[in-house]
Parts: sequence; structure tokens; C-alpha cells
Amino acid sequence: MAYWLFKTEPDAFSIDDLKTAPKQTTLWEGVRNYQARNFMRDDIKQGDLVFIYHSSCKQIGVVGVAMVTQQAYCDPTQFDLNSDYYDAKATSDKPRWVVVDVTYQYHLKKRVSLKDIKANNAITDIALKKGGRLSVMPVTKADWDEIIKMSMRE
DNA sequence: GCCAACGTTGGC
DNA sequence: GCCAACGTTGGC
Repeated sequence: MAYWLFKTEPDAFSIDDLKTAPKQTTLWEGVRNYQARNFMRDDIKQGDLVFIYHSSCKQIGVVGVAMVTQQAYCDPTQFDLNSDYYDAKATSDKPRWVVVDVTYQYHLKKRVSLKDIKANNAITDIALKKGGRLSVMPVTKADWDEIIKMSMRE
């Protein structure tokens, strides 16, 4: 089983939206970055765990955990003229983008802020620390465990 | 295939 | 709202 981190802007879709969604599940739509797409298409498997990370907001950081409940399939929003994620260059013959389904697991007891992650030298590998803009990124088991640990500290 | 220009992300 | 960092586009 592998670990991941998905960014979302809580004004658009927050962890609370995931928790209250039908079956506490959503398709993670709108990823329009090839590196992130390749992770979703090739590497993210059913049963993998995902940190939900709130970006571009007041309270930036990891807020909870979700599970991948369906591996990659075609992102329907790429064909939807009314969607912000519409891509004129994607066709049903040659779709460009995929989604996975994620299901809510739990909120972290305490949000782990980006500031604290950056300040923690025990966290070494995560792309968040490198200022990257990747919206879907792998997390090592060591970093996963450390962030979980941080969420339980007072 | 290079690389300059442009657009987007996302923290501050 | 600013702007740095990065990804994408398009002319050559």
C-alpha cells in the first residue's frame, strides 16, 4: 500500500465536503498536470491512503485522511463544456485526464500546518517542502508516520 | 528540440 | 494583491 497527498482549495472542495458527500466519496476531478496525472493513472491503487491538504486558504496544511476506493478512470469533466476543467484537446478516443475515487476516513485530531511540516527536520522527502506546485504527490511511509504523529501532539 | 514568453499555482 | 517558482506553449 502506498501513501499520497492531494491538495485542494477548501473554498472549492474541503474535507468537510468530502465527509458529507454521498457515501463520503468523490471523484478527484480536475487534475490538469501531467506529473500528477501520471501518478493517478499509473501508481495510485485501490486501498492507498491519502492525506487531504488544504491550500490557498487561511489554515494551510494536512487536515485529514481519505482512502482510494477506485483506481484511475476517465475524468468526465474534460469533455464537459460547462466545466472549468473542460479540455478542448481531449477526445473520447484519446482522453487526457483521469480521476480516482477517494473515500473519507477521518479528520486529523489537529491540523498539521505547512509551517510545521517545513520546520520538522524529520520530514525529508515530501514535495511540499520543495515549494513545488504539484497537486498530487507521493508521501513516504516515514513522512506519513511523522505527520500522523504531529497531528496527535498537543 | 531549444528556449523565451506566457499562464498558473499557491504561500505570504 | 504580490510575486516567485514552475509548467506549458509556440516560434524558430
